[in-house]
Amino acid sequence: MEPENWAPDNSGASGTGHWICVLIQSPAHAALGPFLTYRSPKVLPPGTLVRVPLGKRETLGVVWQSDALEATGEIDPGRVRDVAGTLEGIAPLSAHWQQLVSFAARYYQRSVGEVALAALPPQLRELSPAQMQRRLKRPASLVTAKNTTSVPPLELSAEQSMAVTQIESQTGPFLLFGATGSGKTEVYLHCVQKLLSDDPGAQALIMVPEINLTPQLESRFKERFEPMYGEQSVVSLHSGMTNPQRLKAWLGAHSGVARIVLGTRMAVFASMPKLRLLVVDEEHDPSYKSSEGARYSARDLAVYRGQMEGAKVILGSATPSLESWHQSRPAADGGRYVRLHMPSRIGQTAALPLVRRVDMNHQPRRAVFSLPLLDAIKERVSRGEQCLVFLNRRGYAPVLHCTECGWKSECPHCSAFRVFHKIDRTLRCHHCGFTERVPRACPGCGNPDIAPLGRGTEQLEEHLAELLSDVTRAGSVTTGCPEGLPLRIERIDADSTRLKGSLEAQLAAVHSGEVDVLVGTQMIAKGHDFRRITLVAAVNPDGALFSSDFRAPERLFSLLMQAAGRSGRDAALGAQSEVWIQTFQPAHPLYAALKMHDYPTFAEQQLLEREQAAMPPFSAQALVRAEARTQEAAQALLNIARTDALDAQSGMAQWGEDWTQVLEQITLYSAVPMTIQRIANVERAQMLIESPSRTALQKFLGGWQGALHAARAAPQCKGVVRWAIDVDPLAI
DNA sequence: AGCACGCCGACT
DNA sequence: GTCGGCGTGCTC
Repeated sequence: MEPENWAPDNSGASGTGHWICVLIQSPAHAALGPFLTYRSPKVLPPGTLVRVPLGKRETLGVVWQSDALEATGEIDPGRVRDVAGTLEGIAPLSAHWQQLVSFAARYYQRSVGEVALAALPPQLRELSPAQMQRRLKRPASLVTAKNTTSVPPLELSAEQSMAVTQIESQTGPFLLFGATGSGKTEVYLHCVQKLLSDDPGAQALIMVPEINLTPQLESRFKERFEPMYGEQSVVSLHSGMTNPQRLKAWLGAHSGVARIVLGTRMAVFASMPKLRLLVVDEEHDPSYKSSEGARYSARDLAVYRGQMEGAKVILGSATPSLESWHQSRPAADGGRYVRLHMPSRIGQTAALPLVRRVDMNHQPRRAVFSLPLLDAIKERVSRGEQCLVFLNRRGYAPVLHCTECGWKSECPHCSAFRVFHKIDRTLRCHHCGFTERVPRACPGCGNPDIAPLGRGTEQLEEHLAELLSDVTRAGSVTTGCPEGLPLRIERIDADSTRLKGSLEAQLAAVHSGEVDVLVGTQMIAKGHDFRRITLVAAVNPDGALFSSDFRAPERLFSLLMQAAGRSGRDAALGAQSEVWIQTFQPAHPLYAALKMHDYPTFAEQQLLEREQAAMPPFSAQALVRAEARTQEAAQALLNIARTDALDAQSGMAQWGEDWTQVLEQITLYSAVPMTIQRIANVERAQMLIESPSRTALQKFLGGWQGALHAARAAPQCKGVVRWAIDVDPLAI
């Protein structure tokens, strides 16, 4: 075909209309370019939402910058189809939003189309034009500031007002390092309030790690701001909402009617035309890292977005991630964040809980509860105080085994044991969901004596009920509870809260004082404000001390610190609250730092170790994970692509002249099976890539993607299901 | 990613 | 004789 026949016409001069670039939802390695070309009768600015024909269907697309058209313009004009129409009534997405999406796609090695379309509410894709019009015509009853007086802001403590002043006078980003109970939320509220009253139209984005935490945050923000800015001024954005709710909230943010957006990690992509403040609460929380699709870190993207849009960014935590801690070291040491410290708890209970370590080496062998802990729990509950017992493992026992032949409750589909759930007498695989009734006798040898090994929350609950059977409740004037009733022990974990609303019901029972002892997983360590709990116990936290995951200590410290934060929040109880750690390593520096509530010492010690071992944040990492029918195929994909990358000759030809320089800064480890090698009959392997330079790693991954894709065609890779790159992985 | 087409096993 | 398994291939 003659070149002139298919030269792109993006001048708009011809009668055939304008050629425009459109993003659609498609993975990076589909045989589609980064975008598709369509024709439109009129110029459509980038960011416009359009409906486009694609094969036999019609799909949602986003108009993108067309400056790359000529570069990829080798397309037959006969195949260019017309845009079906625009989504009338929805303003184009802003240039800032487009830049955020482009950056995220590039950094996390995904296609722009995939990131852009995933960042939009699903109903935008599903609704027909007519439905959409109906949806838009139902206009958010326009912002009518109600006349009710707003809840007056609380008086700030000296530390809080110091933080607020600094946030107002400096650019940031800020790391708000505040103890649990130091009143970080009140600082956020003040900053938002100041922003909204100073800057008409300004918007703020507040993120929390978990859906569970949005309701209490939402009520606090609504109570404070709805009276002044109207009913639509505060919206939430998280995956627990229905699609219509999500669309409504999204439109509110996009139109600027919503001044405050609260949400989980997905909210970092909310379209907010006048975003001026971003808050990432509990910034250390691993939930901010997405683990499927584009594996983005909402915290890192929030920092990027804030800097790009000229909005302030506040990262808040009592135990910041080591990455953020490192960034907030003095500027002389390369720190880029401003660290704001709020060490004190608000209110009369200024005292932090007393941390006690129980040396389990000196306790009866196999004891679940040490005697001193048991006595302490008895004493607390008999006084009418509440206790929280924490164990990060649900079910009754992590494995069943036969005492005769050694059979264990392995999952037939995964390389993992099925967990014994006594409550419904099942064996459940926590990875693939495979569930069976517990066999009457050993499936291996017929021996009827099969026994649980290890313990989970169900067993703890049962065991505790026995141990405390001789203790009765203290009477209570406030709850009207008569004296002498048996204790109530409640378990809260993913199993007990499966049904919608049950978490709320269980929490309510704790708050009303009906519950004396609460047993649970990390679910209860996060965020919830239990006012009457005065004792928190970690029954068996040692596991993380010797984990192969270099981030395990960091997570443990944070979890225990958060659990500690659950206790002693009610000043009226007056009693000294306590945190008990049962451990075989009482002298471990992690526990020593915890006892002193000394995160900085712990962090500095961890950072020193990380620096010596050249680990993050002193190096950049990426992980490629492959899934296949056989372990060999999964590893073959990774190893073939690796060999290809290391061949500098072919690399230079394929990926450019500076490939050798890039390679010099890259370490490619060999493919290894993942910790859980097989899940749901799919074999998994991974390969770690490391570099002292983030940029070099980016360049490498960008060039290498093609090789990974090509490797799939190799005969050894037959049976490969899929593969994915995880940039800045949290677990290796 | 969808959604087709396309060639081999158990059923109305 | 069909219904349907998911293995390649295409979508501007």
